[in-house]
Amino acid sequence: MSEYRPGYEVAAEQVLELIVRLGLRPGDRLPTENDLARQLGTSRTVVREAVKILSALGRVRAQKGRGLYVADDEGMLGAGRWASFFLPADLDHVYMLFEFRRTQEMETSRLAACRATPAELRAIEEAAGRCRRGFETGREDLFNEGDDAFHTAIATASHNLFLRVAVREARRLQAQSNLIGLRGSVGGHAAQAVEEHEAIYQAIRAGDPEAAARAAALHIDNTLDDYRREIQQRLFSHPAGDRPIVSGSSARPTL
Amino acid sequence: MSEYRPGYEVAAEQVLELIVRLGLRPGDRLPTENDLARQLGTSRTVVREAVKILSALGRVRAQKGRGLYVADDEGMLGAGRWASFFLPADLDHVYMLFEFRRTQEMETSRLAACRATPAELRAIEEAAGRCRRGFETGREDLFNEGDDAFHTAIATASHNLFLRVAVREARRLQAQSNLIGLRGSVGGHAAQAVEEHEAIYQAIRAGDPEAAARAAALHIDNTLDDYRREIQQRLFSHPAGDRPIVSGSSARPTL
DNA sequence: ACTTTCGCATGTGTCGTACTCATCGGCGGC
DNA sequence: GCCGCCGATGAGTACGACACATGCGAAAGT
Repeated sequence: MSEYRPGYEVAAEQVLELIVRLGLRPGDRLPTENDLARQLGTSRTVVREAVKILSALGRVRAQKGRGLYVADDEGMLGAGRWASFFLPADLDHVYMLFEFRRTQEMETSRLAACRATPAELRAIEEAAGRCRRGFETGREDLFNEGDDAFHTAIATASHNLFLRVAVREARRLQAQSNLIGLRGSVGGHAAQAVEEHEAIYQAIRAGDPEAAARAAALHIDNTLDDYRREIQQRLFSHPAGDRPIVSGSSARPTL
Repeated sequence: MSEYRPGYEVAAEQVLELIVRLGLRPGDRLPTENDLARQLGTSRTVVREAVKILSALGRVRAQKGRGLYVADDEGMLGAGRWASFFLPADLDHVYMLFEFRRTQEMETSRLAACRATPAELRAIEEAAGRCRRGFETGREDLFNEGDDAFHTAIATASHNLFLRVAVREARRLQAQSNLIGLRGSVGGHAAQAVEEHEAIYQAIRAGDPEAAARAAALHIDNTLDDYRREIQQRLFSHPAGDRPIVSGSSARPTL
């Protein structure tokens, strides 16, 4: 039996213990790799592999030429590690992703309506304005940037780190799937999206959680409809058999 | 500026790409470290550090004397083991985490009520039973294992990959904070928890989404209350100034 | 003929060393 | 007083060697 345990694994634990024992706070610098190796009675190789693990987990940040640092909150949401890699192999994945976004954005909107500070409200409004300007001037990049900033600002105003990460990751994944071939947003739905943003913003400003959640849900649902239409077109324009991304597996109770 | 990017980081991505390109499935073996080094045109050192990152992310599993394998979903359990040292820098983090779990588990319960197959229902019931047995026999490990299996089974029955990941991550983080000092669950709330599990299960079985969501929310809320009580005790038993984990920063609109 | 054991091949884990290169701070020249 | 060079620090990369876990097949023992 023996249950072998690699050294870099115990080293990783020891480094974390060390952080606690030294009372290091996020942003603080920890000993150099060589020092750690000496203190832990092991080689630099092992220390380095331990550090890689800790950095992957978002506990430690390494900077070439500077040193090792205890990761701050933002480091925790960096490196997108839920999502680390994912390509929608199946149309179901796209639906799941929308469903996920719907859940997260409903909740962030709800919370934002309760908790947004004046400054955060202004940030949301400002982002919505940028998005609208992007649409009116036909500048797609500005529209997308504003759209992203809008939802991010709401997530920030929810004052929940984890929800913010969830929203960010979901949007990142969706952007990724956009690149695969599904493009939406600036199509026919764009004008509508601008109005929906306004509705969400007003509900949050008014401090009405449920209205904000409803408005957010509607926004996501309409965006999904947009995608659906585009997928229909795709399926239609493709001769059967040469099918695109879709592998269509289990028919499921809809979304 | 230049935005320097370490080689082990790109190597990690390349390995993931390779897994996709080769169509490797969980449990499959991937090339040896030396082969990878040759294929990626780099050194074994870099490959090893990349592999450590991927193993920390739960995508790859390394076994001494055997080789590297694509992680099966349970490979994640290994990650939780040595991540056991994690301290929520702030009490707010704990609250946020509960709030996050509440959102995710409400939604998974809601969806499970709509979508659970008979087999999944049985899995949920079975896990709940194990948890109850763990409580009745006073075996804490069995209780925790059953509790985890219960929530995981519901997440699976929601048929949404992303929500499942969210639930898993949230529970993992919470487990980590438990080890620091905040211990809950098997305390006074355990008996209640068993009943709440039953209520959730019944609502899902009955196919009543909103009842399931309400039951799940209640469960989380009660668990949080349990934590609150324990934290109170902690604060009380510690002389002021020698403060424990809590660094208490911004008072915020409650949860 | 069956089982046990031994040894070898494979492949990850660990160590040491030498070097590249980004970063920072100080010293000297303009 | 400002700019730029320059050396020190410390992470990133590479290579080579060996330790040690694992699996498998062949040889030895019953």
